[in-house]
Amino acid sequence: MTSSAHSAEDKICPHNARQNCSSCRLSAICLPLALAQDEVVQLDEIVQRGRPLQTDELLYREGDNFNSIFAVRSGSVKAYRVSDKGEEQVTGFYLPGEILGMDGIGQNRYANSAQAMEVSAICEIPFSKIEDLSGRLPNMQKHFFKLLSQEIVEDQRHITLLSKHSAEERLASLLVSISARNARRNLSAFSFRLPMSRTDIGNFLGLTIETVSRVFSRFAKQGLIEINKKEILVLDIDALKRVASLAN
Amino acid sequence: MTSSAHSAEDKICPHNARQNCSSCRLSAICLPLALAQDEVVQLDEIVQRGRPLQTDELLYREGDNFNSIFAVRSGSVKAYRVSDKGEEQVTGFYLPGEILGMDGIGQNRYANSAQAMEVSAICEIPFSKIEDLSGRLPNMQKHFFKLLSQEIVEDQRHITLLSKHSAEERLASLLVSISARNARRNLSAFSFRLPMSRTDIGNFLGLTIETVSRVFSRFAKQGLIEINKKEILVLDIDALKRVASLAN
DNA sequence: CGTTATCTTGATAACGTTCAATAAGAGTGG
DNA sequence: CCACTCTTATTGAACGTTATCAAGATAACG
Repeated sequence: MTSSAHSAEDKICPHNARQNCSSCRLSAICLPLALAQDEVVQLDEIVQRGRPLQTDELLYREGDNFNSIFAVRSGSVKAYRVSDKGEEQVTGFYLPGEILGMDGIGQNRYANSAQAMEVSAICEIPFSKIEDLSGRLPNMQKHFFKLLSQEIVEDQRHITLLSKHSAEERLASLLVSISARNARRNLSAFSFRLPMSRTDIGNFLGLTIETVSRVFSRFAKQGLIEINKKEILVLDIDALKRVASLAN
Repeated sequence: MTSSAHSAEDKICPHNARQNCSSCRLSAICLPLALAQDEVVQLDEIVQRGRPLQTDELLYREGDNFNSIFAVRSGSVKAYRVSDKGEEQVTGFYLPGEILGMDGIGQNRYANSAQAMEVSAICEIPFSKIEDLSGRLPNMQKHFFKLLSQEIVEDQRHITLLSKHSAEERLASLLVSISARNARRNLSAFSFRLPMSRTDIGNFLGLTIETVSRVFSRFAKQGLIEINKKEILVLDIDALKRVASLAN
């Protein structure tokens, strides 16, 4: 088995397009708790489920016309933007149940490119439909306001991380985050495979690949984790959290 | 006159509570272009205009119950959050016409504290009223989705700035940003007063106060700007933009 | 007019980058 | 199946940008 991170979802169907929100095991993460049963059905009708994305395939490009937001059903996606300086900046990693593309609403163009880091199944939700639904269902409107707001808070957390925290704190913070997000999907919080490369991690954390590698080695030497390429075994989550200073 | 940045607004009324959105000269920035006249009136009815905030007075605290978002009518406000590490991070500066507090929607608590950097007049807009209005007026809903999304894009821009750009690039970028935001308010793009302290600038840009000071001096020596404490005279905006690498 | 805040400038040091070499896989073709 | 290349990751040494420490200078304020 190459990927422990998928086992739970894969039991049922890896990247199957035949799915609906009501039966999706990720709905607890993806959907508003406040949505009534019949509201979920209405949402379900507008969700499009295409063929899986292959590794490195682009879901959308920075500058593309914005039409839809996307939910990751399986696999994982990174978002990145290119500054005028030509520097690429990874702005987020999206795991199953998480939603991306909302940065496109403001300018009617995506502000990021989104790329699959492995074979991934994606739900596409046309935004015009969301606007319609939100106009009719207050719970739906509330949910999307909240989603957008939470992304703001996430990004501000990340600003703090980049601005005020050391390389060790940043990396520990990422590991704790991924661990927690795995736990939320009922996967192991202590044994998982990082879907992203060292380059992507460094880019996301504002570090070079060399620093990422060194800090990983240091963590391993200190007995906090065991590393085997992308496979991570967390030996001391509390220590990791301490290093992260619960650095949010 | 202590502040050139205020002259245009102050002609009419500095921090007057007797105002409405239809006549407010900032509405072009603050309000959706798409709003019809009668829709503006409806918005106007829910906007609360309190007494002005004094310098350093808090508009809200991180963790406070979220009820309203706020628009700056005059003066300026900074937002900052405290990480678990105890580090304070300035997440944004808000100038007249700009809206803050939207980070509170997601968790029903503000994720930042907001503090006036000078005497400031603020419009308070109860969020529940916005939700009501948005349910009835599609333009209003669209506007707030856009506002939230734009804040996300702004924050991601800032992430890139912190992650990939040098001290000079960061500071040039801030100066260019403030210059542009002044121009949008029909104030001078080349002569203005920075409402924030060096400490706040450094904190916002992920730099120490000493580095901020040094870079300012370097810019002055290079003939890009003239500095007199907080008063800035931009001598070569194109050079500044070049230094910023249009670093967004 | 003295006291406190804030800002500027200099000297030193640290953290992370850069440059460089090596290692370990993954994929390909003979 | 092994040799080959190409990519990705690891490790070391030297350097550089920015932080830290420290001292003055300037402005703000009672």
